[in-house]
Amino acid sequence: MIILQRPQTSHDRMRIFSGIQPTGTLHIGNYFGAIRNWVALQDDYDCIYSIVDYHAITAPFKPDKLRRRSHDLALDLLACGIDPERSTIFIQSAIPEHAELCWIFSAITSFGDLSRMTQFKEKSQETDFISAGLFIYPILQAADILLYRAQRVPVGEDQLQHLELSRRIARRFNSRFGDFFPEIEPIVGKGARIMSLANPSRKMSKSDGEAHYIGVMEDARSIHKKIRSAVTDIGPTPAQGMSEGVANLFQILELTGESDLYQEMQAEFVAGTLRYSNLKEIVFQTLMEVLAPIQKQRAQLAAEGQIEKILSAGAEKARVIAKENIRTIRRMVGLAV
RNA sequence: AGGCUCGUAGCUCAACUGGCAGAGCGUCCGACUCCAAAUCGGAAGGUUGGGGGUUCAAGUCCUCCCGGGCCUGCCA
Repeated sequence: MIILQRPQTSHDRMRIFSGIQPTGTLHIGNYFGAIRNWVALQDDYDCIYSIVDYHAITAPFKPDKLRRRSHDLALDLLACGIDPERSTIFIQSAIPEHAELCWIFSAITSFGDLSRMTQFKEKSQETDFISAGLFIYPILQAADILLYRAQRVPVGEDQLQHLELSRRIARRFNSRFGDFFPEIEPIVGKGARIMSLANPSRKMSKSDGEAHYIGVMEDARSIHKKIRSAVTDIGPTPAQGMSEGVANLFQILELTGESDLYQEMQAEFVAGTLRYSNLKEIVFQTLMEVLAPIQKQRAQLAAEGQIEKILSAGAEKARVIAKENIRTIRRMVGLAV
């Protein structure tokens, strides 16, 4: 029987795990697509959020940059509203149990399953050095989630296949060694996919280049310039619908929550009187209203210099759970205890 | 462990028997445009993976090192 009641204490709240790689800076696609959801989920779930540096090293990287980016990203996340009092936030490699559970899971995951992962097939074509870690990556993801026995995982569409593998791994473990892991369910975001400004047929991504994305912490002048040079079209053509680029600008406007402005602009588009230069200016203004407070908060957090402390406190909370679970897992599997 | 092969601009690649390091795409600036895109005009961009050597002259030849790919062998 399911009791339809908001869980009151952290004890009976469902647990969420989600991770983000410390590669480059946060862009507004990350923010509206994932991080803003993370922030909202804190109200109803026991959230564990991790900066997944073990994942980041599966692609070419530089050691000094990696550590700095992990810390920078932590500041970004806190600035966006992740609350270390309510949630657990830490750097993945502070808890080596992630790697250990990954290894254990690798023993019950088939080569064939991994070979079928479309993300591996795509990513392995982009780089000349294909690390074994890149191939094993989905197993580490399963370990991340299941190490904390999380029941819910906020993910994008593109991660559903990996999540399905996590479920298979959990089931296989449970049937071979005894019930331990819960069934994982995805929480799929509202599909707020922001497209590239310079090429609106592609998803916004850092790897396409500077002109393609807007950084959450980027300065206003630079953002203004990028929005102004966003691809549009020859002019409003209500009959034929909206071009991808213009739709993308509207998408951003909608995500900022300024629904009045959004309606107004939509009406102008339908009437065929919309000036894109005007739309761009409004998108810029409203977007900055969202970003400016985050940027301000970020500056303040950086000045306070407490990030190390916050991260180690987060790691401590995570460690308690991880250690306890890994002990049980070791016992179940027959490893040294 | 051995054999073969590759490494040139941010990316994809070119450069003859050794003879001034180049193109396309991307980037930046300008024109055009309500703003952009496309197009046109202009510009920047390099320790040719690294060290040593041969030569009047090395991206090119020799040598060692680093890295990638393919093949064979050995151990577990």
